[in-house]
Amino acid sequence: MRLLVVEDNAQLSQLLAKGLGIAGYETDLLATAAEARGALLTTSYAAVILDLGLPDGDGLAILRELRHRKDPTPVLVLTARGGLQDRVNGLRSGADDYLVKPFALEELVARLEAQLRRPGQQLGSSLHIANLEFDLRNRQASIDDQPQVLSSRETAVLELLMRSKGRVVSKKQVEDHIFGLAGDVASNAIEVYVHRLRKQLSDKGAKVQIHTIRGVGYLIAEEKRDPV
Amino acid sequence: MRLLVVEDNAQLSQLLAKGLGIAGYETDLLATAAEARGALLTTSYAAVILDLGLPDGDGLAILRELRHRKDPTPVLVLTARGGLQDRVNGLRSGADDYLVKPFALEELVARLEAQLRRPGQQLGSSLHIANLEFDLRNRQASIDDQPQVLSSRETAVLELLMRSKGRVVSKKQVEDHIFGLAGDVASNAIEVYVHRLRKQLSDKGAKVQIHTIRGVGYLIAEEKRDPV
DNA sequence: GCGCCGTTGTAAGGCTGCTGTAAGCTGGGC
DNA sequence: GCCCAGCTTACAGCAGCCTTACAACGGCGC
Repeated sequence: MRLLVVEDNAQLSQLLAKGLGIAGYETDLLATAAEARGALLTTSYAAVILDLGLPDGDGLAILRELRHRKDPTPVLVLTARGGLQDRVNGLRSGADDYLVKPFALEELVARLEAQLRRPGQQLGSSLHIANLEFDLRNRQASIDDQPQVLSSRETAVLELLMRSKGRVVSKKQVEDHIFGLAGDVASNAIEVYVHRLRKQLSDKGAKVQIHTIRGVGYLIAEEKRDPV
Repeated sequence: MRLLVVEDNAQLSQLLAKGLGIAGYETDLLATAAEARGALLTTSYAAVILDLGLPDGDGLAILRELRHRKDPTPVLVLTARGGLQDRVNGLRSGADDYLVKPFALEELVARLEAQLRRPGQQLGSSLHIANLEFDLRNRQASIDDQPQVLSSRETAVLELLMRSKGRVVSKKQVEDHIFGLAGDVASNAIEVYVHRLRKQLSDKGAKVQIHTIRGVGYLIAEEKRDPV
């Protein structure tokens, strides 16, 4: 899962990146409103952690723009503005949660995960398709209850596909999920990862198929043999 | 929108009911864990406001049961237990938000509405005919809850037919829907797409028929076998 | 420091399956 | 019977995807 952290205090953002990393998230760090705007227009994140006091503009404005274009990405506002009106204001502007500095990293992660589990997904548990299981908390795939060894890229692709069970995932989304802002891929990298993941899954006996929908993306589903 | 408030302090729950009423919500007030359990099993609420310190049991247990049976109803925990571990604990148990008493009614409403605006439970965004489902948001067809792989043209035709459920769709409309303004089709392309879609649907076991109304267009409907 | 090995990103070429077209077929209506 | 709308099948073109190979990189043991 890739998160965007918009925070101009370098020390704090480093701390956040580290803490979130331990919790199992990749993060893109940005320090200005302008950068954040650009990133949010071109990249899709699992969630955004947004500071309001940015050097070149108000974080709330970014949030409002995001919601104005119906972007449902969860946004957790993180700020020193702790007054009641500030909190109400932030929430009314479309924030999903509002946390006042100083805060405990543990609470941030807990609140973040409360947001990430939103689309009906269960608590930090695991997702199943046929005999394939993916443990969201430990980012660990198992087949027939046998834990599998996958490279980190393979795991990342599988995680996204599993979280998007029943939906098609575009190549762009995979790219964002894996590379985030560092998204300089001058090649068919995604295709290669999918290929490697498919090979792993079929070698290990997973009764699961990653379908290609040409020009659209990928879809993971239970393996169906045509019952001729 | 109907909310459930579980709170044993009568004065506070009256206050909540009043405040939420002004904000435009109906509320059911319950004061015990036992009552809450029953209500949550039989009634579906837009959201639940849950106190933890109940006379006959722990609110967190109710929350865990709710999540255990995959009930996605937003739950906002409202309690005097304000410690960090309490908050983290509550959120990890499946709460969507955690508010510590004393609190401002205004913030409660703002946080509540942040939860209610979640897109998570938009069930109205998919159309059903027999065992065929079409998710408008993701443009994804499913048969018996199994996501189906369709080409983008097939999906486009199905989308239009499903959106026009109960009405006849003319060939011209299909053409416009697929090609837009660039509508240069010097062939029977539409007929071919419909044919391919019919084949897909019947191969995959959809209990649905695309009827032809000569000289008019197409109509999708539940499959009716002639009871000979 | 050095070699080993798995992972990662790139590149090139082959292949698949979608697409639109056309041609022949079917069946209803007159 | 005849006509015409729609059905079915076949096929070539092509973009998108798959597959394979390879070199660079980094971690690890020694």
